[in-house]
Amino acid sequence: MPATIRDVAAEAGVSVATVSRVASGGDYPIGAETKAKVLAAIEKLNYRPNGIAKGLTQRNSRLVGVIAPDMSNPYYPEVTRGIEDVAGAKGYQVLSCSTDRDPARASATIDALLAKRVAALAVIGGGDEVVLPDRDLDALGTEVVMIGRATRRFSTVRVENVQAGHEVGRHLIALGHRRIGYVAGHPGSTASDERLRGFRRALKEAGVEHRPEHVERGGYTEAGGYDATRRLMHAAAPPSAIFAASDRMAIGALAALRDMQLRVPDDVALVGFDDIPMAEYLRPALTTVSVSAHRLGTEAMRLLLDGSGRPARPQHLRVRTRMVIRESCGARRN
Amino acid sequence: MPATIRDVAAEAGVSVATVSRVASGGDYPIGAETKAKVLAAIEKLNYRPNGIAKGLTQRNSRLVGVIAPDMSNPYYPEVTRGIEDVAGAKGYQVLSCSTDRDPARASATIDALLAKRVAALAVIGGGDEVVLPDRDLDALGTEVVMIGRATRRFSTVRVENVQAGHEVGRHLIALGHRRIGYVAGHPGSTASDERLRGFRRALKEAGVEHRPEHVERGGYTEAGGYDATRRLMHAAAPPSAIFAASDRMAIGALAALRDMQLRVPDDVALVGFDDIPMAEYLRPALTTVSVSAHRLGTEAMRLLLDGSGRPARPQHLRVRTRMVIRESCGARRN
DNA sequence: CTGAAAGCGCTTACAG
DNA sequence: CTGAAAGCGCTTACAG
Repeated sequence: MPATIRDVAAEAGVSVATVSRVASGGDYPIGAETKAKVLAAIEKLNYRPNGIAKGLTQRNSRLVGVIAPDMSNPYYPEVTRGIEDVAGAKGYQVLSCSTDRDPARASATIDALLAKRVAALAVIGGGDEVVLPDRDLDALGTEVVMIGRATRRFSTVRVENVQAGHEVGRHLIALGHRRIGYVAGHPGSTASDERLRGFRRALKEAGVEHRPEHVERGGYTEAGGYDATRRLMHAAAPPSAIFAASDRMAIGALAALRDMQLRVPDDVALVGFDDIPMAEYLRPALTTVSVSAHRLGTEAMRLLLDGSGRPARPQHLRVRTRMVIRESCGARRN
Repeated sequence: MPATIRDVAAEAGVSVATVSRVASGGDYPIGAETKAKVLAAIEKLNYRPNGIAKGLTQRNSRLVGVIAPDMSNPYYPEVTRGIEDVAGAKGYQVLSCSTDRDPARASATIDALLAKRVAALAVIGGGDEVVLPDRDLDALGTEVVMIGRATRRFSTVRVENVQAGHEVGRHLIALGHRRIGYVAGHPGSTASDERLRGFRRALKEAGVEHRPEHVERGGYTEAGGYDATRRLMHAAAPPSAIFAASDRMAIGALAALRDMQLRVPDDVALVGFDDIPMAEYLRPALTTVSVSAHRLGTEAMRLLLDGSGRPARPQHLRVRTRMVIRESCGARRN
């Protein structure tokens, strides 16, 4: 068992109050000699204050909870990494959990996190499996921020999806495309819906109608993107360009088009979303939309941990995206 | 502020001991009527026992710490996900941290984790930036497991890297290759070193010597794989096959070969490692070695949490790999 | 400058 | 079956 404050006090021949004061290192006045004795005892016993007990007395667990659909999908750990970076700098640590989009699991997780009295709680993802207890914020005992999901009740940090979708639409239209397929994400995904909305607005502005059969679900996986693309290309009037709501689905699309003997971008142009590290290393290199998942995390934590006390009202932030033109869209034909 | 046990006791008109007993739901005998009153009060006040306080009295934080180089590299979250799955099932939660391979950051993280009195600590990754305090295990106050790193002091869970490297070597040799380049990972990476060792053993057994200029560092990234491959192909006697220590580097290699007008597998055969989801969707589909990162995590946690008390001595587990033959190695030529 | 004491929110022998 | 009390390992007014 690790040494306790009492062990150190006994070793140094002082009271626990004194040990507490030197161990926590504030500017409380301590006699030089006393301090030396205590420090020596701390060193000797390798004393490390019990953070759990500290959290209890200070009524601050210094824990931030992160809840995401699935930490094995790279987007979520990257957001979490952003959270960790600012939380860590302020002496907080992150407790992260996956829900697998299962409401029962999500609710058990929320319970566990709330039981641990997390000082802040970040919910990542646009799904609706996570339901916070319907109590006023004060009774929850924690600050909440939603990343990528719309709500009035809590602060939110979101991607400029509509605008990004609009930009992709305009780009493809400018390249002469009129029939453009959309590979959507997970059912109920806010991000996918918003990207589609912006994309359609661009089409509408250009006076081109978007047919329902030009939208297929890909579920954010390579396999889903592959299948969706095949379905798209088997439509009565197959698209000349495809916009996939994620790079992973775009990779599936690339494979599907290759397998159908279709060249990218010559026969079909392709645009992804996320700008994952390997997007640049695909051949053709993938045109995509860059969004900093890490930044979503840092912004979210700043919202929660910056305030001295709870902010008067929920704040809502949007993080901008940047379209990255590479080869797969055909803009760089030469 | 959330309700405390005292609030519930007052509401129900019973002692806190009674509330504790019904709230924790054991089989301690409680009068039916009393129980009903307490349950009603819990419900009314939305009482949720404070897990921090509980941890303190029970001397078990029910927290497991996970420390990895960088949670934004997908391998680590996947291992962590495995840890989370078995930990969660036993009522534990995971506290995860990234070290960025920085010793100072690593040591601060260890301190913080130990201060939180994590019941178990998993260190992922073969780097050497993480140094546990040099005290006997008991003084550490936590169980430790290393994932992917060799040590006698703690339990370990590791991948059968040597054997996997050997298998890849044999496969490539059987396909007629004699000059095979190796794209190594991060400097000091045990995994990369072991894979190379097994690979070289296969070459040696076949009587072919492996030249030093046929090994290049790729640092586990696409960009590193790209550059390493270019260097490899500019050797005096360029290899006819390349074995990359990770799929991400293999993707970089694929791009480099394409950019050099070299066809895969016709001009150069390629094998990766990891079997990431998109390996199957590359064209040519990537031959690689499948290793379940998730499984590494579950095995590690089982080692820690299964035992009633500390195991007599550290245990050492190896997780098997499976070679997945696809197109990039040329075995499926037709 | 130092310490005794109360308290954070629980659990758990011990009595009754 | 129920409760008063001690204790988990700290912090922090309050006295001196």
